[in-house]
Amino acid sequence: MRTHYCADLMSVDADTSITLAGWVHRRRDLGGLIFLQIRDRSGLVQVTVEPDMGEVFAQADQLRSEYVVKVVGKVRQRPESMINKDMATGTIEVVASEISLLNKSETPAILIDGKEEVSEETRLKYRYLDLRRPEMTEKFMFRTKVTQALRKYLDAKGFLDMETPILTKATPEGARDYLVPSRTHKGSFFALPQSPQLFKQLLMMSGFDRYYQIVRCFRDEDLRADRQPEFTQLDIETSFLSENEIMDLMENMIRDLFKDMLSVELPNPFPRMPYSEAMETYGSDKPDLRVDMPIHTVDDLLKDLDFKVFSGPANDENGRVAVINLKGGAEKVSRKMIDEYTKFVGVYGAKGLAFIKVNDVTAGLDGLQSPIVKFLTADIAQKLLERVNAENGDMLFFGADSWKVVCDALGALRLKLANDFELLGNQWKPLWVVDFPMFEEEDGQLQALHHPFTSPKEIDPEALRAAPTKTLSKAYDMVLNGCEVGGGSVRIHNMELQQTIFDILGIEKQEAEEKFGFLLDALKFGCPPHGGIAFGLDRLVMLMVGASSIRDVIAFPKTTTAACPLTNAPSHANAAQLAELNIAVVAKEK
RNA sequence: GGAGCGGUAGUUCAGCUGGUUAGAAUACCGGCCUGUCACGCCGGGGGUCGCGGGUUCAAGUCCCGUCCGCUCCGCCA
Repeated sequence: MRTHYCADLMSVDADTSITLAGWVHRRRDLGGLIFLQIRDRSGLVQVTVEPDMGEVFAQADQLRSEYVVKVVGKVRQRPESMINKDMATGTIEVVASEISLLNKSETPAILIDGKEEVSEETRLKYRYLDLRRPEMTEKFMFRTKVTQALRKYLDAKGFLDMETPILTKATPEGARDYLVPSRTHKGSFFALPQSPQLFKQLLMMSGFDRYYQIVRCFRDEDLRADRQPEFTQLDIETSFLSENEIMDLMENMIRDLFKDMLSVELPNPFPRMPYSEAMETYGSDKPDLRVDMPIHTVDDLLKDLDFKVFSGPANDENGRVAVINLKGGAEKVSRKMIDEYTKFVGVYGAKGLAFIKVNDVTAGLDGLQSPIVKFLTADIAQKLLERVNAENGDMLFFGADSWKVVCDALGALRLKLANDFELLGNQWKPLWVVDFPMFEEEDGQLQALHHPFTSPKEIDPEALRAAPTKTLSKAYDMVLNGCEVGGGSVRIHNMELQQTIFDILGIEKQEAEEKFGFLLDALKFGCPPHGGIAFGLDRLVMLMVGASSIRDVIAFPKTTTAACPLTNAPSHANAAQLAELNIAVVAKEK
């Protein structure tokens, strides 16, 4: 039985007898002594095996890197002369009195002493070895503490931890579902939940007025550094609370978490920003407030220029001309970098990237350096410089296109500039984004921006129908350093209102009945007002440990093609399995 | 669906405008070393250059296709 971790030994008195179990990290035989570095999940410790152990080492010739051993021995201070002053470690060692070989080992396929960076491909294939690396082990010990802290907070507030089905029903809209064929109902499929959304709402109807669950969710969409097909949510729902009460409760939880885990004091309260301002000023619905580089709209200044690239979008109702100001950028940004940034914004649909180097703000047009200066007048230039607070040495970048392209391009560019010129620093900038539109138009059809169960601020059906696109919703997103860590809303608890929303979304009565008849039914039986939120636990932990990918905080993640290099999942089903499920595979992929 | 970068020894990489038998480091194996901690020294084994096709007297290198990994766009209520 385990009695000590390596790390524990630092605080153990000399001559204390201990038992250790772990891997032989390195072995060295010298002068009749055998030196083993033993590693467990907490760290490394050196074990010295003295010559008088004699026969124990009949088997020790088998001891090599990565063998699993158990050591009984005593802790002792290492001789002063033996301690390498350059290293923080190595002040104690264990003198073995007994050592047993618990298991032998192949040579590990990858180095796990952290000396060399191993490709992620190899790390994922041998994930069990990768996870032995202290760097990885620490992340998962941290993740455990995060979930403990969150549970502790919610438990103290009277939340119940309840489970919901994994084999459940496909809901339309939103992401693509992962489907599971039913054997007992041939031709029918379960869907894995994209979130427990409807179940947690039903729990509110059951009177469990405070629910939470740390729950796996599944979405069959393409992956990103911060997106996996299966991921973990901290899912929360409450009854009888207003948006403000929910947001207060939740930001308080996150504040406590950061204080306890990282000794970081987050602002109280978190700033709140309307969606419209987020888009206008940051070009994003998840603004990174660490970057103080707002997007300035300049439509009004450039309307009458004899330069169609600017005047076109400036006069177009759906167009936008805007500027960001990279402070002190005139000298730092080379011609080559401008080409790179032009290419960069091209990804977001921008057809070019106009710029102005501000050499001398007092010199009128002569103080500006840019291919587009010739289109400006001194008066317009003056107003422009004032609008963006330009000073000598600044660099202005322009976006002129449709409203969406300008937001996307400049929104992304300001983050890239901040990254390239290291303007981010070590800061934590949370906020709530609120006042989302209820609907967005896509190909002439209205879609729910959040989801169709989100309550609008306008709850009068007539007024809603009259101006759906003007309606705001009671939704809120928690954003931290430009990353959406949580999102939720107050839900609809009234059947008539829910029906109205389905109508506006063009969901037919019959379809609604089929897809979520159970919800509509439930709404008849005295549904309490309710609302909640879901946090992306992986993302939150990723941010807190400073990982650059969500994969680093998931023990067994998927690759970009949604495969697992370790198990080779997904794999083909055999003919018998398929026959039993009444499924035929049509296109046989290689 | 699209764009970019990558795939060479167990691992991390180098390999130029195509030209002898494809290299280094590390790991591994053998030997030496009486306190090692990235130990050191001597020796050794190890390659389908992702895969398929093409161009060429000649391809790791050029071209086409394809698969895999990563980043991004689309997608992600």
